[in-house]
Amino acid sequence: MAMSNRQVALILGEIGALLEIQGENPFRVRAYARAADQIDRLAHPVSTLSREDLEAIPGIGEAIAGKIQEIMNTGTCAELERLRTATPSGLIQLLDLTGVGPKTVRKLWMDLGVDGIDALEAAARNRRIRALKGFGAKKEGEILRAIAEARQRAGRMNRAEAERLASTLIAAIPGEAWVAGSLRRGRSTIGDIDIVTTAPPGETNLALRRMADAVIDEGERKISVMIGGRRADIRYTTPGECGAMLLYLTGSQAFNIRLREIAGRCGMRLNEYGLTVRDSSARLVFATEEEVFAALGMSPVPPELREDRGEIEKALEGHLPALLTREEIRGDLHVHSEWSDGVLSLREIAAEGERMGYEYILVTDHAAGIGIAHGLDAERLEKQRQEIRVVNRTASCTLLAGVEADILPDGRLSLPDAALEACDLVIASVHSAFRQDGDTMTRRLIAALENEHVDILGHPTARLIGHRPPVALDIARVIEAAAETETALEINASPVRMDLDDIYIRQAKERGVTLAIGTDTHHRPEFAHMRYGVALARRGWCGSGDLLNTRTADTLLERRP
DNA sequence: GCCGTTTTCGGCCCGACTGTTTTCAGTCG
Repeated sequence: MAMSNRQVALILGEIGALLEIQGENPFRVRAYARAADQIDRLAHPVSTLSREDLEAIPGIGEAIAGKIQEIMNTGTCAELERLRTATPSGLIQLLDLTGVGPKTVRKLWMDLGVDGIDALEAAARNRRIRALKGFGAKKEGEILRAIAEARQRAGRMNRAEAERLASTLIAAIPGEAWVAGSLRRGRSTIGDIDIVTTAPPGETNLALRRMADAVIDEGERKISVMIGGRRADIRYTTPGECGAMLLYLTGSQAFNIRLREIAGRCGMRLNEYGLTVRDSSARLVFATEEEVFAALGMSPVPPELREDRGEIEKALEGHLPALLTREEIRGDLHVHSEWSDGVLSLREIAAEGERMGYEYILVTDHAAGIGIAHGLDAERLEKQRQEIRVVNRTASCTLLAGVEADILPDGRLSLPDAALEACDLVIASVHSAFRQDGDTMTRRLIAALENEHVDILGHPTARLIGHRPPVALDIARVIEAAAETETALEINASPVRMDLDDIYIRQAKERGVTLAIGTDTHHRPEFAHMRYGVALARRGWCGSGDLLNTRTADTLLERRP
């Protein structure tokens, strides 16, 4: 079995971390971290790439391409084995401690023989760290706190959690404040909360200090706090300089680095306060991000695209794609009613669709099959269709009669073809046997795609953020099958699913596959999750033409033979 | 280690804050 991209990325990351602890050239360290990141986000299995393909990836050159091939062939590489012999492996996790970096780890290891987190804790408790040159009692306390924090650290937040936390913070800030960071970029999961504000620093620091569990650092220009086990960074700015600050704090980091390089090539220096002309030291400030982009000779890059995945080149050429907008969405393509495991009646769903400004909603209750409560068999599906016709007589938002059928472990569906054929549109999804090996799961999904009655593959990887990992899958083969069978792939907008991931959405779009946003609503407030799906589609570079949701109901129904 | 319409060698984004310092190194985003 070939190594997965994730496995190769982890090894490259380990080499980078060990080099860093060894005190290697920081740029060499960064090269490994960047290469690991690139491999991790490839849509194709790295095992299918030639030497040439590898070296064509930005940030991967001759040396690292060679190491990747060595890793693919042997499961490791000579450089890694050399580093592992020279460096205790327990040191790597010390790098994850807040306030502990490579220089600190190296000193603790060389001077105190610390080889892991337990040894570090013992050294701190025995007050041996404060004796080191350049260290003190405060640093020792900081390390103990960092160890405690790391042991109870939660994973990344889903978007709904992150939005709630951001709202709490913004409500406490005495002035105007805006969300930045990965939350603003529309990412599926959020590590920390970033906020830009024009509120007065002194007063705001006091307010945030009161509500925070701990203050990481605090000054006239920023405050960083821990709240509910999460980190929040707040940066202060003025209305006149807000553009550069919002740009900086929105990131991504890779995007910022590229932008600053571009400024450098124009003879300018870009920071979070504005642009400085190198020769004259003249300072330019910007009230909006658009003005910063204009000064750099670029089209404004939407936050969802700011990942250094080709958008910068497009913006310099003035050829950024027109991205999907919420206003272009005509309907929700995945909603459950009280007929299966939802709570809303069909009439309530139609009313909610009207309130959302939708032309239609695709009702997709679970089909009877594996143990989902109240799944519909062919007979109840027919009864539901009759009731949908009744509701549609008076509703301005049309209900489409769909179903969410299970893809059984062998790739067959949980409803007979005749029952599927009677539906307006059919979603097919995996709800069982999540642990099949990659090849079996891939063939299972492709079998479902090849069923002529299936219109949409629901939540393709079946992941639940924080609860269940994505199924093993050769996503490139699934995308290829979706293209060949002209089946849509779902963008599931539930904040715990966010499935597909943005890189695969983009891969699918580029292969000509249509995407379908569904909220997977079971309760009324979940209709609002559509915005997460739109953000995800935008992160996948989708325009209105790439989505089923932007088509009229009549056009959708034409998909049926 | 990567990379190049100013370079195949010499750069590699830029600034805030803290702790242990008498001017700065380390960490972080």
